[in-house]
Amino acid sequence: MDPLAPFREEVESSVKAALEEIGARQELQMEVPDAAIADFAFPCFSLAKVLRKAPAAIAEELVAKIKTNSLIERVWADNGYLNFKVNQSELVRATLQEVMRARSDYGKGEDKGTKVLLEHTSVNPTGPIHVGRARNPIIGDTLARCLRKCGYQVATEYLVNDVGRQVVLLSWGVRNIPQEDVVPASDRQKDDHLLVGFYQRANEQLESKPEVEAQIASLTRGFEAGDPEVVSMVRETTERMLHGIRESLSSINVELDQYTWESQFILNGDAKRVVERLKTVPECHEEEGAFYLDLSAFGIHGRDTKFFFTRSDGTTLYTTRDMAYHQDKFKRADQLINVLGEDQKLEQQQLAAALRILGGDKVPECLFYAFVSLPEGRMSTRKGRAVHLDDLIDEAEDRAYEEVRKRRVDLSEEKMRQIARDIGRGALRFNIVRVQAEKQIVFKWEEALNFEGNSAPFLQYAHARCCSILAKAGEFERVIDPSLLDDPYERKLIRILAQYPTVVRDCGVKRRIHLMPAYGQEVASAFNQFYAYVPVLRSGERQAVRLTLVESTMWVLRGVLDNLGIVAPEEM
RNA sequence: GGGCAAGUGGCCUAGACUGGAUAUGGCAGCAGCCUCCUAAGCUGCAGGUCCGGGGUUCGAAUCCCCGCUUGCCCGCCA
Repeated sequence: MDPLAPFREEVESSVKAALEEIGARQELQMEVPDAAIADFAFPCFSLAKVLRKAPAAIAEELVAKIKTNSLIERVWADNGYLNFKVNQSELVRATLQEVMRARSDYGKGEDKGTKVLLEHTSVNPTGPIHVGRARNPIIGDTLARCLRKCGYQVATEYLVNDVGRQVVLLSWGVRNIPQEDVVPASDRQKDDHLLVGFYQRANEQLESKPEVEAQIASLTRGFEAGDPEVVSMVRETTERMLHGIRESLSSINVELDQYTWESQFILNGDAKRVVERLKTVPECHEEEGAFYLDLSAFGIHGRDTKFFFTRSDGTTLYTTRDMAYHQDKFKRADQLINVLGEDQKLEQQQLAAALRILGGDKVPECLFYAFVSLPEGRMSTRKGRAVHLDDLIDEAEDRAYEEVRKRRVDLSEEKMRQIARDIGRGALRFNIVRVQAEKQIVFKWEEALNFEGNSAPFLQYAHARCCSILAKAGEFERVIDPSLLDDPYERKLIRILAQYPTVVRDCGVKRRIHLMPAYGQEVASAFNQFYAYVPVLRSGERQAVRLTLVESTMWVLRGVLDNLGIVAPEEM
């Protein structure tokens, strides 16, 4: 339950009644202004035209007509706004009661009864995940967590691209290039780091040796024809690579529910069936044996209107398999969301048009992110120019470890390592997700590994402070007495805690996950101020209510961190 | 050449969907705060042509148009 709901409803119904009284028919558009101004506000500007009066005059007129119950403390007109201040005691009571009742479920939305299939990451298994692509699993996993918190049934899925020239090339390299000719990505004993060197060397040979080109072409044909030997060779290499990638994902707390292999859609005939159906539609045309759809009627213009779905030799293309995959996904869920790099925008537009042509009434919703680049340019696995996610994680943990060691000489080595892991990895995830996905990011170590201010450790630290106070207090009686929680720092903190369910809803419904870290920062900041000025332990008759507030804050911080896939350490 | 995004103090960033009350935070800088619950913290100071130019409006960071800059895409690759 949302503790703000009764207040919001009271404000809305009173405004509605007042509007009817002055004869204005108007869509209710409430705002939540800056805390210093009011709790809720109704702007009267759009009424000005209809009523032919100044907004300020309308606001004054409305104030006189407003009737509210005890949930509202004050109503006043200011600057063309009708402002509302809610009853602070009631807000304190409603908020703390709800947090203490729901605890880790505070903010959780009602079960929506909607199955969402969220595809994310799906990076090509040709090398270790680099930072350029690292936004994908982090955004995807965070969105999945937020949607679940909202009440959606979410399944996450990774499409493994085990079809096509690049995986064939990789597999060929692993079989044919001697180990000593290859430079691994690092000295890590991880399959993705060990194998990527073969891929890079194979790419070089492809350019320098014509006979390699012929071998690859032959293997590719063998794969498409279902030659068991080739298929199993590619499968084996891809599985090893994927194993390494999954280890990396796991280390940033990302676990996907399902891995679907692209080759499945060739082997089970789905891709072929898509081709056959597409060949019968009016948009279908042929050019030298290859078939394509003319998408000029679908808002796609210029040279991009030809959307090929077969080669002239009749074999399928990635996009054809992707269509089969999406049809399959729609059988399994009510709603599809894809988290994709911005290079996929046109492809997805074409895919959506093709799905419509095939008679589908639903298309996937896409969340695009811009790539993280290096100051010297775009990262590339093939060229070996990349910062690997694994290296970034290690560096984050090392730096966090230095910080822990400086501060906590009392802890065991093992404990320090554990805390450094939680902080380093958390800092990484937070820094990716705090920025809107569509903004381009130039990678800088100092920024990626910020432990202060607007960062995961800031939230984690506030959480640890809560835990520390609660641990020192021991058992206590949960007391909610608004008259004993009258300090401005307490009131400010509670007001922010009350907004958590609203934030959860906005994150999920609007798919704006960067609201979550921003909100967490607000909570932690308000708590730190409270911490600095309001003593909790040894505060006499106020100790119990303050401990209740501290515990409530802890639940909210823990919830926020959990939504972000970040561990909430009890000490640091 | 065409298309899709983004441009907010030295740096990073919120707000833009739904125009409205002093543009949100952080980093870096300067000045303070640990006999008291962890200073990964708190307080204060300083720092802004919201890329530029037009337009719509009583009112524009927000909407429209024209530019500029940056990223991405425009393959019978995946």
